[in-house]
Amino acid sequence: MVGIFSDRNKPSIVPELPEVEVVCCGIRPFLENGIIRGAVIRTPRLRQPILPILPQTLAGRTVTEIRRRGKYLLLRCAAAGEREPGWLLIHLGMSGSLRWLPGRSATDSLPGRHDHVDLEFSSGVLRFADPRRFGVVAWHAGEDVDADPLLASLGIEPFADEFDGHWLHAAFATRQAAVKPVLMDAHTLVGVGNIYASESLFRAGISPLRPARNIAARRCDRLATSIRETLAEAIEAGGSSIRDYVHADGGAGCFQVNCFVYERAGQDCRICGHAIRQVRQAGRSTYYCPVCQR
DNA sequence: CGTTACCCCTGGAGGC
DNA sequence: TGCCTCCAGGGGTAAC
Repeated sequence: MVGIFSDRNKPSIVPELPEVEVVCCGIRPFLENGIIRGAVIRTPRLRQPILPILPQTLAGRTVTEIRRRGKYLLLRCAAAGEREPGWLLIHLGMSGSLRWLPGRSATDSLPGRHDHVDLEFSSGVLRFADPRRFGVVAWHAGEDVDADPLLASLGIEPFADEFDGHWLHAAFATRQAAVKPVLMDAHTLVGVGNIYASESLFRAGISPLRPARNIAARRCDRLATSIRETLAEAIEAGGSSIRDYVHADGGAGCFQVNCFVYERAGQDCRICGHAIRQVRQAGRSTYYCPVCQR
């Protein structure tokens, strides 16, 4: 079995952009140009209901493209018969995972309690599991998937050419809220969740409590760089863990094994030794070093 | 319009 | 041991 996340446990890290990117690359070799024979929906309601029409909608289509937008995985499903092309949208929520089960039928591997969706190909089955059911599996009819209501209002990709310190500085200009919840706002910038928001701010030396509009241009440059570096390192680490997993069949490790601040409340800052603080912002835990971050 | 509280859900941890 | 409570969080929505 080839797992994207270890099959017997949930990912220890909530899927953010790096995790989704790695899953995207991980499933591409198995799915690209594959023909969907059928689909099995066991849990009709995740974050939103999966339409019961989905199996019939998908059967017979060919997966021609697999890409990521924010934390959504997008599978382009070519037209079959009279029907127009469409896209399958998958969001892993905070506990979702995808596994590739080589073999001819989903019934070859009995589904567990949290295995909600199977996509059956001639060479194997793509299985979606999500214990906490914050995930999404949805269908977008037609070619223009970026116009889908789930995607239309998403913000800029952190690896887009236009994303840099200048872009951040301009986006922050109207935001008087603390920078950390602004960073996590997917309508502004996608892919940066609770873990990488705290880590990026630490690396940039910026306090998560500082109002976004009060961050000088030079520090926005540093923040944009930190965001990209943090995400890129996690993608690289994730890619490594997937390769190890495929070869060794061990558990896929967490991508951020050496967080500077996340979940390190009370522990010594790795740079200055001061105790890491934990506070609550917009209902989420924030971790930071009061000495290194200003 | 910007910002925040709340809700969805389950499993794991800690208290008693 | 077992039960209860709390906590984790992406993102949509309602409320302020």
